[in-house]
Amino acid sequence: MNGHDEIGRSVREAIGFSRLHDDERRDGAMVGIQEVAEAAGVSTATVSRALSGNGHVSETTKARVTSAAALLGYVVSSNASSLATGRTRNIGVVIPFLNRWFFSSVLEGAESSLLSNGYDLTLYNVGGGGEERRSVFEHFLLRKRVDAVVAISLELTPVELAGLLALGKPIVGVGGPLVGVRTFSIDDVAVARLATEHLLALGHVSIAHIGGDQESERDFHLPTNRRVGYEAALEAAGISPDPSLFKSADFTIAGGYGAAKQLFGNPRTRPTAVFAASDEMAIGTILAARDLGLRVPHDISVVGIDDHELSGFFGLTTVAQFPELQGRLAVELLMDELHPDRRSFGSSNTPLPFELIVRSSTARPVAR
Amino acid sequence: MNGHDEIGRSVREAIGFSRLHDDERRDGAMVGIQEVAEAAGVSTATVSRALSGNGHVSETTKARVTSAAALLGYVVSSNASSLATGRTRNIGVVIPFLNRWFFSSVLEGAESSLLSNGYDLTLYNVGGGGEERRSVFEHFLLRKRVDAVVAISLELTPVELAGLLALGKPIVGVGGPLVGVRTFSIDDVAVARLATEHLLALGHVSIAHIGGDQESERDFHLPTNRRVGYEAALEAAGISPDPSLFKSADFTIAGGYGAAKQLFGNPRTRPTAVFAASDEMAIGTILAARDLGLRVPHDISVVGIDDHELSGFFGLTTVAQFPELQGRLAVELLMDELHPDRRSFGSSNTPLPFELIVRSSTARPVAR
DNA sequence: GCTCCGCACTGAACCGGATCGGTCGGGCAG
DNA sequence: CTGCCCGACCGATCCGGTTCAGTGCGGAGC
Repeated sequence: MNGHDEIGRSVREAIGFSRLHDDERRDGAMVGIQEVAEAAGVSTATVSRALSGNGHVSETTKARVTSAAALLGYVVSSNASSLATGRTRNIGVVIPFLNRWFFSSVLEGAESSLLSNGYDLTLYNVGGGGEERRSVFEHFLLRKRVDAVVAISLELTPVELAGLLALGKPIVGVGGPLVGVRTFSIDDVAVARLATEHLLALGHVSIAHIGGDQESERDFHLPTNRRVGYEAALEAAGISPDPSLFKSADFTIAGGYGAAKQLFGNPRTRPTAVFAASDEMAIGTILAARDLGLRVPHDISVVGIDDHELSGFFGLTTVAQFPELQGRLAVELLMDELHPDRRSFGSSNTPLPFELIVRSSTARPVAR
Repeated sequence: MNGHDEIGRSVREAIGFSRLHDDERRDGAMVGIQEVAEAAGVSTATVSRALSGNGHVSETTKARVTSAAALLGYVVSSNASSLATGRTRNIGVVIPFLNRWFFSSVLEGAESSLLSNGYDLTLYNVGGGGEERRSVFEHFLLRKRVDAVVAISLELTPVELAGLLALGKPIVGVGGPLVGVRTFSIDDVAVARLATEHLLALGHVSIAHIGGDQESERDFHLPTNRRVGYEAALEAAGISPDPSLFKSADFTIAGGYGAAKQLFGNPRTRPTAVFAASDEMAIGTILAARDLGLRVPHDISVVGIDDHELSGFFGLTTVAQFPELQGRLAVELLMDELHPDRRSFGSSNTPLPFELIVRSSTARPVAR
């Protein structure tokens, strides 16, 4: 009871004068541009220009309009506005997973950047099965509700891509190979080479690789690219890659753990270092090593890719990529495309950064 | 070049006849309800009713309209539709974190449920600072763009709540205590009691608790509630809670690790079991125990709450809550509220389920 | 003193559907 | 055969802004 009264009072204070008469829930009497125009003594056209900033309005009039709008608690109807202008100030983000570190981080970067640009973000998660996915591409994205689309680590079928392109709206991809679409992606080959070279420089010769499996290959080719970089580094060092030192897993800790146990099982062939294609698999590798009584980095050096939030905790040496930044850049690019006038900064062609972060999971191999 | 041609062909195939003339990018000639009406030889009113399913239209006419629409590639403008009806088929989700397991899982459940109901989901992440948060509440949510709002584990200030309520739109909360709003939340007290009772039943007497810190307390009171449940269980068993057996942490693995090390440091006072308020903290506890040479569950039993995706891997006994389900139920409730006619099923008042999942991190204590 | 110019503002035509009141025509009972 | 009723369909007005073609007015230039 008491709590309810408190809320009631706060409501009234927060809503202000205009709503005081709003007792009988007649919110049908929504305040529109008309009312504001009357209150300010101008036409609706002037109100529109005053509030949107397009066209010329004198300072004094603008002030009158602004205060009238504030007093009445006026908020433009984004629907009416979109209908009239053809722009929605809303962009669609299509993403295959929500609960994986990389994806949620990209999403976070994109969301925050959109927010500061005054845009809304409509989320389409196409992780679950083909039905959901079809539904998104055939119905949702076509509703003329978004000004642009960001596709995160998604390989689109020709039909899906065609539907998107037919919208005539900007599309930008992050981390996936989208033919015909501007895509942000780190140079997976270079990243993998860097990670491998770090191990080589420490003196390792027997370096295993835990990469992605078929499943993850389907949607983004990074597993292959990372393996290419790994092998390129080895070959550049005069080491020919040993196929038995490659294991595939599913990018999770558990997957990395399982793969690492296979690698470590035979003491005769056990590598002195492991390069895992993701930090989660690298952490699984560290845990597997511990469970087998191997010390990291004394017996086994481990390096990953990502700079996952857990990596610091596990002391994992890794090549950081910066997913929030990737999301942010994708949005910047879209903004440039949607507002050609205010080109923010020619960031569109800077390659995505990555950085080796050395922690305590890598060291020189001990002589056997 | 080759790739480009392939795409081009696919585009044409996917778009169908009507777009073949669309070479010169004149997508301004967007096909509207008018064109469909003419093509089908009926009025726009009939097209509207035929496609939306409201009102009576003969089967033959409906078929003609449908095929004409398909041929022309007609898609309703959701903006125009929203403007005319006042409904947007879009709901806003406000969430404090994207990259934490619980939150992304709730979001995933909500998204998938909304999708299958034909609704869009607009995402508002208010994790970053007060400025972002204010921006969301003062500008974005008020744009009349959403039919309803889902607030996930968010404690709203009176002003924020007032603003939301003033919209006159349904609001539902998940996992947070929102006065004046229908909220889904597991019974944290009961969950914590269950976890503690499991340890008691195994014979543990010295049971520590790692709970939330002030920081997390601010936004959702579960830390306190879980501690209450823990203490209630102890007292019911005739054990008076020992304040030195309580440590607070930040709900992460690293936080749990640090807190656990404190608990385990003194061998004289070391507990035989730990109840952590989240699985991540419980996993941190397991790792801390390992690092101190303690065996789980031989020396230390550990139980958490969540059934986090990593819990199976670590063999963690836990009380599962089902965040996707929570997201899904929140959406069902909203749907019931938005479409009073088709009450799906009276699920609105069923308490949220939770379930003890016993794995290998708990066992009887060894006699000292 | 008059024309010309440009600024500040207005009226009205859209944007693309939803829907209400109403017309039309055919089937059926009387 | 006539009148009535009901279902199928149509015209028109509306939703709430945006924007374009003006209108009026004061000041500068000649």
